[in-house]
Amino acid sequence: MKHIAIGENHLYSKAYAKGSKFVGRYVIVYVLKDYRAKKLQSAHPLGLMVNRIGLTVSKKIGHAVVRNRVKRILREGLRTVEKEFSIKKGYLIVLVARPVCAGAKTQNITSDLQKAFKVLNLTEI
RNA sequence: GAACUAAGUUGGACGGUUGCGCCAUAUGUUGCCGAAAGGUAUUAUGGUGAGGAAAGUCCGUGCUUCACAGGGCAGGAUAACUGAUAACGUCAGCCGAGGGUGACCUUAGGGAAAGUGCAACAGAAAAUUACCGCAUAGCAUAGCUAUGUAAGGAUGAAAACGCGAGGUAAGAGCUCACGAUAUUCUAUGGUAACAUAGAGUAGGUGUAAACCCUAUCCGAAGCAACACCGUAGGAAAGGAUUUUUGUUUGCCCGACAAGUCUUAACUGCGUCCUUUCAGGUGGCACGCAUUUUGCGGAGCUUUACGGUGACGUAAAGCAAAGAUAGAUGACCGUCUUCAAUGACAGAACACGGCUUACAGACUUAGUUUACAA
RNA sequence: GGCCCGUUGGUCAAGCGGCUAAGACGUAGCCCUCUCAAGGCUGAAUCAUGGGUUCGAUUCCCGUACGGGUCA
Repeated sequence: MKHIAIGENHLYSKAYAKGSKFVGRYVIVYVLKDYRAKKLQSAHPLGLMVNRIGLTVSKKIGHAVVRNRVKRILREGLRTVEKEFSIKKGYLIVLVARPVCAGAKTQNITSDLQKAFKVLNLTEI
């Protein structure tokens, strides 16, 4: 499953301001209903609802190599979580990495994300 | 064995499962997004996918746009000599100076006798100087004045070459011997800087990473450059206001008959104000032409030759990162290893250098010293 | 990615190569007062960092670190 990245800065600030939020040990997750989801669905070739994903990895966490690694790990964590549970579509999801992420492992982050999605009621039964 | 010096290499390998970017081929859809230009898709196969510094952005180039008759001023950069190079502030060799017992290392290393400035404090004086001194003469006497002098004292980072003899009223490179320095000429060696020897001359402090002078070089800005396409009037945030629809009583306020109302919050639309933001493609990944293949690119590797060396010439072979919220991941196994989970670290138009960061391992050449033989 | 600028007590900062480095606010101590305030006196600086030039560097030159600005 490919992810569409959030490009616009205002969407991030909207998510921070209005989205529901879960604070984990490694990641902070913001979720907001995507009012453009229908448009994106029609744009999608298979007509699927898609979540838009934003990754925030600030310069505090480390230099470029570390930041890239954190982004990859976050993506990998999302993938594994999506395999295990089917997640509701049509949302903006922003993942903010905390400074602990620099030395984190994939398992830590996946477990964090699982908790987050359960708490935020994004998992479909 | 110990302590070092210089130069260089490497920066894990293989396999499995599961994912990502780009390219090619086949398949597949004429749909969706957008004002338009334009963008985008499924699956399969194959190929390919981050470093020695990709970093800092300190130099030099290509490339692009603007400017440009020619010359000058201003401004900036560089500074022994000879070479290498597309070019350089880089590199090589070599000379001088300094450091180290040594291998070797460091060195912005033109001009202070073109001019200007500065040299705190101390000291008489910081560049045509005289406080104490040392002499001579006069006054007439605990000394003072004038002249000469710069050996000695004292100050300082720095005080007019060192030392001995002659010389003198006292002294002084004033003269001489020996020595040091600067500079000119000659000879020898070297392409040259320069070195060595001889002869002459000089004693005019330091500072040019102070202004400056001399010689040489430099038009300016940068891929967010620039070229082409498109030209709607957009997007977001905050505030105000009007009207209206719906949702929720979890929190807050009020009312009562206690589950309803009012209010509030959230949300959508319209209008006004303020602020912020601004489209796409190429450039851009080896290129061009093409049937093979050829040509081009300061491209890479190996070999041969030339050169002390930087490097050059020739031949053969190899060529494929090219993203744009930004691809190389994750999880395992085996092997080498003290250790690889664990060094520094992520291409963004490209190249040549410099600088800085760097775990561990390895190679080559060499020095000093101790012990043993 | 490119191009620029800065760094001086806790904060804002001045500083013509010659220091014991101005000043303001704050702060610590002391004095004054019955007490507080105001006032007075005193203290606290690796001049970001490593080299170089110079007799001497906060100042001049080079490198590094950190911070900031800017581009369409």
